[in-house]
Amino acid sequence: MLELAILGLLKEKEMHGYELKKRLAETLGIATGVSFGSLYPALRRLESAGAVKAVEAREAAPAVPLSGSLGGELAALRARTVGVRSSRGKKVYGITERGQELFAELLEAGSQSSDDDRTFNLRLAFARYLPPDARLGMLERRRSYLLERRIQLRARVAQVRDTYMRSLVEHDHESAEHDLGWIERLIERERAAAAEAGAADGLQAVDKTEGSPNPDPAGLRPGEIQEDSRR
Amino acid sequence: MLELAILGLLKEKEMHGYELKKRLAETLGIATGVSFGSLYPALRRLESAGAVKAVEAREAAPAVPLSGSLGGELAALRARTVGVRSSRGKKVYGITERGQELFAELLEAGSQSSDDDRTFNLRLAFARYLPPDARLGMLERRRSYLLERRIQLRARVAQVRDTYMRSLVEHDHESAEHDLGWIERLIERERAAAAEAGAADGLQAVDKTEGSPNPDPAGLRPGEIQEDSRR
DNA sequence: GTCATCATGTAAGCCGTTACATGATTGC
DNA sequence: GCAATCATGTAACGGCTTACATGATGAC
Repeated sequence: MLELAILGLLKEKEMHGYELKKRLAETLGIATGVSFGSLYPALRRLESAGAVKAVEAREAAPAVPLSGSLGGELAALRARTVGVRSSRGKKVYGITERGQELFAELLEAGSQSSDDDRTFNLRLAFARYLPPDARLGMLERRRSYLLERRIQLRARVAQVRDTYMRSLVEHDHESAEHDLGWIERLIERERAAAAEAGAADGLQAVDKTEGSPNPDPAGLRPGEIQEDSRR
Repeated sequence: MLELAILGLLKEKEMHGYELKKRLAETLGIATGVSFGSLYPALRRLESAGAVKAVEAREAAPAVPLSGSLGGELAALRARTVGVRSSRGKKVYGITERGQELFAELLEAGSQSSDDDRTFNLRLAFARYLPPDARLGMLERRRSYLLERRIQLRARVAQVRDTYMRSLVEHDHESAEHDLGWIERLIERERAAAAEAGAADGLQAVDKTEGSPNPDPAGLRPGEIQEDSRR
C-alpha cells in the first residue's frame, strides 16, 4: 500500500523523504497522511529490494559555495562522508527499473480486490498507468461493490431507530449513491475513450461498439484523456 | 475505539461475541467490520477491567432439554463446567456500572479530537448518550474541520493535472461539501432542540436564543429528537 | 544567537489482521 | 452422517503511530 504510493510518486519525480511525506498527505485519498516512522522504514525496504535508489542530489549549488564561514576541509570531508546527500542532508530517491516492475505488479495485483476505500482511491490515483481494460475492470468492480452496499444501507435505514444512528446511516446511503454516480460517469468516460481509440485504430466507423448506453457522455472533453502517459 | 463500540452496543442489549461482531460490522461507520482476533481479546480486556461481565445465558431452554442422544450425566457435567455459557457455548456479556462509566469517559474524551472520520462516525452513533452541549461542540468541531478540508481540496483541484487524480480530488471536494451540508443540518437540529427545551424549561418565549440564523429548520420533525434517551 | 522549519532516523508499542485450532447445532 | 453455520478462542505477524534523538539551514 504505502510502497505503491511511494513508487507512484517517485515515477513522476525524484524526491526525498520529507517531500514525499507532504505529497502523500495531500495527493492521495489518504487524508491522514503518513508518519516518518512509517515512511522511512518503507523507503529502506524499497531500497533493499532495489526498487528505489538514492540518486546524486542535483540541487543547483550556491554560486560561491563553501568559502566563508565553513572551512574548506570540513566541507570536503562532509561531501565525502555523506555520499549522495545534498547540502542539507537530503537523500533524494529515484525509482529503478525494478521499481517500475514492482509498481506495476502492486497496482494490478490489488485492482482485483478493491473492497477497501483507501485502496481503491490509491489505485484510481494511479489509474493512468493501468491498461484500459484493467482500468475498466477496476471501476466495474467498484461499481458492483457500491451497488451491494447501497442495498444494504437502504435496508438498514428502515431498521435503525435512534436519531443519530439513523442520520448516520442515511448519510452513508447518500454517500454511496453519490459515489455510484461518480463511478458510473468514470465508466462511461472509459467506454467512450475506448470506442474512440477503437474507431481511430480500425479506420472504420464503429457505431455501437459495446452496449454502451450513452453514445455521447457529457463529462468527456476530448483532449483530456491521454494526458500524461509518458513516464 | 473498539472498546467504545462494544460498550455502546452492550448498553442496548446483552450479547455474545459473535452477535457483537455482526452488529459492529453493520451498525457503525466501520464498514470493514472487526475480526474475531481483535474482538475476543477486547472483550477479555474489558472483562478484566470489570467493564463487562458474562451473564447468565437466558436462552429459553428447549422444552425437553437434554434427554435423548446426550447422556444426562454428561449434560450436567457440562452445565457445571461451562458456568455462564448457554447451550451452544455462547458467552453472553452485559455491561456493568464500571462499564457505563468507562463508556462515558471514552465517549467524551474523544469528542475533543475528532479529526478522524471513523472516530467521528462512531461517536456520532452514540451521540444520544452525550449531554447536548458536548454534542453540539462535537458537531461544530467537525464542521470547522470540514470547512478547512474543503478549502484545501479546492486549492488542490486547480493544481492536479492527471485526469484520474483530478477526478478523485474533485470527488473528494464534492464529498466534503456534502458532508458539510449534512453536519450543518444536524447542528441546526441541535440548536432547535435546545431552544425548544429551553422554552419549555423557562416557561418563557425565547425567540432568538443564540444567533441561530434559521428559526425554523427544515429537517426537524418534533417527535424525532428525544427518541430514546432512556438507558 | 535563537527559533522555526527542514530533514532523517530509531524504538516501543498499539491495534488489528490472517491463519490456525476447536467444537456445538441445525438442516438436509 | 455430513456440510454449513454458529461460536470461541490463540499465535504470529504486519503496519503504522508516538515519542525520542539528532542535526542542518534560514530568517530575524
